[in-house]
Amino acid sequence: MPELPEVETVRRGLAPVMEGQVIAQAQVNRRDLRRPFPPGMAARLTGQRVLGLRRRSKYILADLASGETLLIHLGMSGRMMVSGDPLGRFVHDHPTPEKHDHVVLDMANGARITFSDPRRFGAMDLMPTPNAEAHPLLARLGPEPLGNDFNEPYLVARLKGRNTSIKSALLDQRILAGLGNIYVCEALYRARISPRRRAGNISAHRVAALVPVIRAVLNTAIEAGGSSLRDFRQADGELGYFQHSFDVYGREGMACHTQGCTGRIARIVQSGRSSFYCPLCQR
DNA sequence: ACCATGACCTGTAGGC
DNA sequence: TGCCTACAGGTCATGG
Repeated sequence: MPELPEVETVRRGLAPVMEGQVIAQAQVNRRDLRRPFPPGMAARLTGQRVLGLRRRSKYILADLASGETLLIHLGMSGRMMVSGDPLGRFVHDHPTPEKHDHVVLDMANGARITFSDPRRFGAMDLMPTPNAEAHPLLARLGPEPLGNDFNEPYLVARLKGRNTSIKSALLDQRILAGLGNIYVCEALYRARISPRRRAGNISAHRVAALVPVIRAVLNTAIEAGGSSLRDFRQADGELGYFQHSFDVYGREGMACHTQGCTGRIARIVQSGRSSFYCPLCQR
């Protein structure tokens, strides 16, 4: 499910009910997802004050007063749902627990955060806060697309000599951390670059032009509350609405949005994932 | 080092 | 209704 804009949307939804608040009770309903939960996770969360919620790539990091940081990844189908907020921002009563509700955090302020993930590709882990960036899941991530370390010279240098497609290269989290299938497709459309092009075979000025395009797509999607296709909900249960702004993703066979272009959006499979693009105006 | 592929899971939609 | 296949926002281990 969630790429950077969706994860950032969830983080922003959780912040008002979690930051500065105490986890009165943590309930962990199974010992693992794809990877095991850390030993004693419920006990290590219970009673802890949440100092702040950060995001790194598609990971949410909750810094705890104990000196540990809770790492959360939503995988493909993960959700963090808030219910029962006493301030009334979140209208829902606590929902009936469901089959795939794996972790429930009851905050001292009355809010409940339920982590559900049917496919179980998500993850949670705990590590000492000072070593958070060294966590195996974070250590090899590339720069944040919205940060200063991601810039034109960097991307040109990283793609130079690469024989793989630009689509695969932009999905590689070691090059750039946070894009997924939707936003790579959308960014390549806006940059008029075919997803089939070899990454190392695109002129430097076209690669450089991708940098502001990627930033713009992500920022616009964050402002829209992310994209809701099947599973994604904001933490308050609302839908994101960036899916209405897609130019190519999921639009196979439909007309290209570019003025004067008569093309229809095509779908091809690259490294096992669907790529959507206009064969006429993306080169 | 690089690159492609399968594996990990469940749910849903569509064809017959 | 039921069975089968394809497909889904992500990552990781494994091979060539």
